[in-house]
Amino acid sequence: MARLPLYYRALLETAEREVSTISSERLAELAGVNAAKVRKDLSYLGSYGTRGVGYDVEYLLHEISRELGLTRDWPVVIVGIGNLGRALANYRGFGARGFRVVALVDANPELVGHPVGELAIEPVDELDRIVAEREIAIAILATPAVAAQEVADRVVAAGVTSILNFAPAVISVPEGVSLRKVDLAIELQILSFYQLRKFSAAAGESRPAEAAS
Amino acid sequence: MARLPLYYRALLETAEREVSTISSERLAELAGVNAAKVRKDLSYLGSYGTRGVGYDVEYLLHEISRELGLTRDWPVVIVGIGNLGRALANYRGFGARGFRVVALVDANPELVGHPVGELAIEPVDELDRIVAEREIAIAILATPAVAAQEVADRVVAAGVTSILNFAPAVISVPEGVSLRKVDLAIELQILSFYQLRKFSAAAGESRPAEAAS
DNA sequence: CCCACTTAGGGAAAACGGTCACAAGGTCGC
DNA sequence: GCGACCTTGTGACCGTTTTCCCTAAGTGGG
Repeated sequence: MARLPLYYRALLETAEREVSTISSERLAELAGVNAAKVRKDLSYLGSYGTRGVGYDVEYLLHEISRELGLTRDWPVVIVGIGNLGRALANYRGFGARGFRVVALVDANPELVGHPVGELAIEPVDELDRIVAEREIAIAILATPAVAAQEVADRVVAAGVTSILNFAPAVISVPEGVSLRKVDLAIELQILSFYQLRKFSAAAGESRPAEAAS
Repeated sequence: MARLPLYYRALLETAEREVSTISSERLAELAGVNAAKVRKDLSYLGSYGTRGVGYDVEYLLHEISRELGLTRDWPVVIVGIGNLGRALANYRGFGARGFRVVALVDANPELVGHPVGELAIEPVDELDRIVAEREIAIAILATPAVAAQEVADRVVAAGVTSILNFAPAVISVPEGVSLRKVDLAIELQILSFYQLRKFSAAAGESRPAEAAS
């Protein structure tokens, strides 16, 4: 379930405040969702809360981190070290949750060898070897759109079974490989869409584009 | 509809290949969705395809860009110029679609005045004035989690009605303000979740964590 | 001009996700 | 030990989204 990480973060914050028990209602508030949904999600985990009391924060944290695989160490490769790739490489949020960036790869020969944080950029030719040797199961793609499919094919062939795609392109992967995509431009376009509708609603117009101008 | 930007991009690529007409099936393939869904979405737009032929690429592009508000110029402010904020500021993908980054704001006094691309970083104290004067309706938040809610409150008070939140925190906004969030760590955790289930399925185990180790 | 073929449109059913409401279980004060 | 109170777990409902499938409309070849 895609909401588990949200609960996880909320629970982490709660644990820091040394609160030992939490109700589904409070947790729902922290995660920004409905209380019934929280209970449904957690019950699906088989996880046990105590009626009349709530959930034990520590225990629930442990259960969720186990379910999410956060107890394990996941080596990650980032392919495409442009603006975004570099930012991702430097992003501290990953390491804390068991995601360890162990390789940075780029197709540009001029970038190879260049250090980013504690790693040096490696050539894309060696992608197969890198993935295999370091037992990488998760790849982050931050390449240009045109290169995304080819890189995806290569990392999958080398053994990667989960891909997080930041390239603005639809890529296809074989059955059994997980794929998630984050597209910055699309997010903004969705906001723009609603923004426009706000204007048209306010102006009482039926033609949004007109209303917005 | 959140799929419109996907169609838009697919149509752009198609237009570049100088194809003048496209079937719902082909478009569905390019966008990675179901053909019936494409037709439903487009018919909801009131947009006209021609039976037996397909959709006129140019016309459809025009209709969608109008619907998405891409014909308009949207000034955008980025708040929080850390790794991610800087990458977003340099990201070329925005400008092309009518999103123009017109201000970079950070709370760190040492960063103020520092140039990033063609803009200089401005102090967070002036956020209200900046948003009002430049008629900014869309804000991108790339601050640390603890600052996110406060910044959100401020930009909303100043007149922003759409927020794209990259900070790993749940923030709440008043009715009428659109909010979308992108959380990198959460995306990875979701992948990790499925990754774990793959292992457990392969091993025929019922306890995923055990199977993965 | 007609017929075979292609493709959008849209009604109907199915699947999904979310919410509600309530019963069951547990705590705490007295 | 009992009753008032709280909170989980879950079955039923409801709205939305997705998918299926058939009809209508248009094209092109003979």
